[in-house]
Amino acid sequence: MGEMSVREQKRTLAREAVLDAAERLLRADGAAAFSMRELAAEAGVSFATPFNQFGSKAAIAQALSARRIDLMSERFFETAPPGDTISRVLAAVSIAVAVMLEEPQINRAIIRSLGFPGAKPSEVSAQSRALWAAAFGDGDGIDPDLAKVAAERVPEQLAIAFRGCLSFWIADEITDAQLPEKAQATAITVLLGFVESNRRADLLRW
Amino acid sequence: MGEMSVREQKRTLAREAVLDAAERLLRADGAAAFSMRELAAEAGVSFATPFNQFGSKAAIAQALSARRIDLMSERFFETAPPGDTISRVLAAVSIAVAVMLEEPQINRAIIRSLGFPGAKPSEVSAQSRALWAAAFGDGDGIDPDLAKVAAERVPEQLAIAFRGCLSFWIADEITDAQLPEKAQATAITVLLGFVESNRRADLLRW
DNA sequence: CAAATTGTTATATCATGATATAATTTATTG
DNA sequence: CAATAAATTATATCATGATATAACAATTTG
Repeated sequence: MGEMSVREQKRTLAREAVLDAAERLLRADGAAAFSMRELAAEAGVSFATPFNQFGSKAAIAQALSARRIDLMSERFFETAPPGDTISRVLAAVSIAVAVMLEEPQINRAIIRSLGFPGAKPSEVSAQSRALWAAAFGDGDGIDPDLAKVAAERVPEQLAIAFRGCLSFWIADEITDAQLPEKAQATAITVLLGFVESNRRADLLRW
Repeated sequence: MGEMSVREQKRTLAREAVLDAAERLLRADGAAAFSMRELAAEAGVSFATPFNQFGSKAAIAQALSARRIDLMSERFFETAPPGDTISRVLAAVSIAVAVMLEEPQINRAIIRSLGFPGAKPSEVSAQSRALWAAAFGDGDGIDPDLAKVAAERVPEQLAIAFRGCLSFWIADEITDAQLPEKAQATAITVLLGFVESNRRADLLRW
């Protein structure tokens, strides 16, 4: 990781500077949008440079999205939520939702860009699955008979369910106020099928 | 329904003609995209007309998306899948996936547009929930203790889960070949938490 | 240090989505 | 049928994303 030439270091810094400028612009006007001309000016580079660095506007938005998922993961591991799988997953949901709602308009714009072609699809997806796999952990609280199936399926199902919520959220079909409950409800629905039978009633009471 | 002035009828026909032209163009080139200038030419109207009729390119794409969900519902009610809630839901998943995969490139483009602002958010969402509610039906096969909760939650959870799958699909993180199994797996995950206990083993074997 | 590679700037160009305006055609209403 | 209302056309304009090219600056390599 430390093996970077001066050129690579500068390139990395320049890319970070562009992303920082993009976030500043997204924050600035209420529209949560920026033009590439504004971006170049804000970053103090030529109009062509962001294209050279990222290839497209969509790729820039995807890089911003990767930053957001990084933030979720960081917070999850910092918090190191106590308890079993259920509480860890619900904690991860809270963290993920909180990150999204800290700057709703900006994050809507960022998540929206995920559906777009132009960049490598794998990175963001893997990043996100890793978070849910960490929340699942060793699966304590899961029905022992289903331990294997659950470990295989639950992290991916959580990723899909959360993405579904975000998808409705960016379409304004779920409001900011509704997102916490909706996201929690989908996570609980996923867990409900795999949890120890004596925990099911608890889950439904949530 | 029959109370339409000539003007309204013509307007409706013109809108349909524009949407047909859009589908034709999406089918035509491999890119699954169209410019508003192409669209106007293909529909045989002026460049400004589609804007007057729909307001924006995104609104046109959303109208196309509404057509697709209509198609899913039509096929579901035509098929009138026999059996209990489980088999109806799995049938609805098959139908929905089949519709999407009949013209994957086009439908990816159409679904992509759903995340966008500019039109009424409610219509597509309600349309989609109605399909899943129909598939849930009276909830036969659902654990009687959970009947009420299930009727409240399952249709919405199915809608969210399916949307999550589509969201990964349009981002090329789920391939066409994987979509059927992934969509089925998410639906099964949702059902697993609410189904009669003697059906759970069956569900997991799927 | 000199040569080669690479990134950036400056600039010009293109296709496009969106909007505005006046003129024309079409439908409704009395 | 005439007058009014409304949608469509034709046209011009603007901001924007994207691309290409030549000139310039910096880093790397030998």
